Amino acid sequence: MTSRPPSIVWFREDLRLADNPALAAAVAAGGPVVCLFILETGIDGVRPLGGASKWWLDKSLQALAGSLAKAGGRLVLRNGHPKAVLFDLIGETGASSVFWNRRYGEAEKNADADIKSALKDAGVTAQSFNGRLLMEPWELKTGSGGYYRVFTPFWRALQAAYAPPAALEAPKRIECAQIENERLADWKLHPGAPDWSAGMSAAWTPGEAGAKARLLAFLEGPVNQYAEDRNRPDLDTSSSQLSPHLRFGEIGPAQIWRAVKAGVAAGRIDERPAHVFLSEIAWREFSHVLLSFNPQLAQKNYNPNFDRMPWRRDAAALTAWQRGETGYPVVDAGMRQLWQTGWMHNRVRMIAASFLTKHLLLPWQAGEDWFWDTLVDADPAINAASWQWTAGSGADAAPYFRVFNPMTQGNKFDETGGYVRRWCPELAKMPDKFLHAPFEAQESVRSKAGVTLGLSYPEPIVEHSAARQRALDAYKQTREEQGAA
DNA sequence: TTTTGAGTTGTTCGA
DNA sequence: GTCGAACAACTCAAA
Repeated sequence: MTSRPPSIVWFREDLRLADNPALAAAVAAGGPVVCLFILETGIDGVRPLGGASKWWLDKSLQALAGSLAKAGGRLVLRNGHPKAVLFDLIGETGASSVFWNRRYGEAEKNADADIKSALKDAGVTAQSFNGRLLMEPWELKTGSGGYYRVFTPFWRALQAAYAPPAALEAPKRIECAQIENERLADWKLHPGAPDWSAGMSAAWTPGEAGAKARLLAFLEGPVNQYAEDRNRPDLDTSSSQLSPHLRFGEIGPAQIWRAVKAGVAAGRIDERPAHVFLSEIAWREFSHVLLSFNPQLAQKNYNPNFDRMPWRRDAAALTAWQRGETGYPVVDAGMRQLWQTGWMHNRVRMIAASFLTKHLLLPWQAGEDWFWDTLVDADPAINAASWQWTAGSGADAAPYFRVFNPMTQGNKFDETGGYVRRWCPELAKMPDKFLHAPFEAQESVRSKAGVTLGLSYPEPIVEHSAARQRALDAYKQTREEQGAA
């Protein structure tokens, strides 16, 4: 009997065993499997993970190591430049092949291409797969051969073209080689003193099992309310909350797609909410297309007209926004939810982002940066595309005059007030009528609710209609200068 | 090549 | 309170 050489599976943004094409290929190769995660250093242009993402990665790697151990395998941890790490490991183990699932950032793509060709030159098989998207960004093209720049046609084309491949089961047994390992704790991904992660631990279960449980719970019932409730931040089940799991690949979009379609086929899930929910998955895909063809999406205006936008610089206003002290309850509630749990309801993200870019007239990059650091689901494609969309500089741009009114939005989408009361408890006793605009209440109403503006809760840092007008003028002026230029 | 229809998420004002 | 109009013009996708 001949023993086959080991294969290396390089885990990156695909921290799961089920439906993982790279892992399946390595197992199918027949020899021992070296399951590797690299804490990467030394690649130019790779953006370091934010704090919240590091926290998540730490827990997700623990979970992955646990499931591998259950299958008789082992997660190998190494840090360094991935090319050096891979060649070291090939030397140690005699591996003859390396498998991974693709990623789509510019620096990462270039690094992977370089590594692939170096491996091939060295006589090592290197094969990459799609484990992260429904379709590769370059697969869906418009009639004239370009990539889609508008969501709706993209979504139509995706529905017409996409059929999920057969699901890949998680390997039951993974034969693995014994090799030296680094300790995850030494990577210090978990925050040190102060440890700010208690709210996150309470809110999340990182890892493949947590992802699966979240999906099943959502498809069990809440999904049928999705079309009506998805804009309700006061309801815990109004969204799937799968975003961080998707971000780290603890679940893949194809698994979600299959599960939703199966639910519809079995009559458990209604067509309409299923369609609306999957369209959100498609937005994720669309963001990846945009990033793939616009590597600078997180830095540069997609629409160059916005290079003329007269953004302000105002460190105090930025800090107030970050801390949830703008004096506009729905904005502050969102920013505090973000700080405490690493996540914010999508509707509130739009309101908070609109407030930063329009009311405060601060550059969208400042908000993108903050979200990158504080969101557990911070995704290079989605975060950048969404911020640009809100600012108006993105693909499929919003009309410049769309400025969210934080009071109207609060009354409309947090109609019970449950969201603001939860995250801004100092306002809990304000009557519904003034909950989203405490500054409009009479002094006596506030004092009865125990609210003193400027003391227990901030005065509004800008006056809504003046700030709105300032933003409209700035946007209009930007366009006119463009026309005249 | 030209034309046509359409485009996630809103607000305000005045009748 | 409700409703329609105005707030712009441009780019994209496809026929």
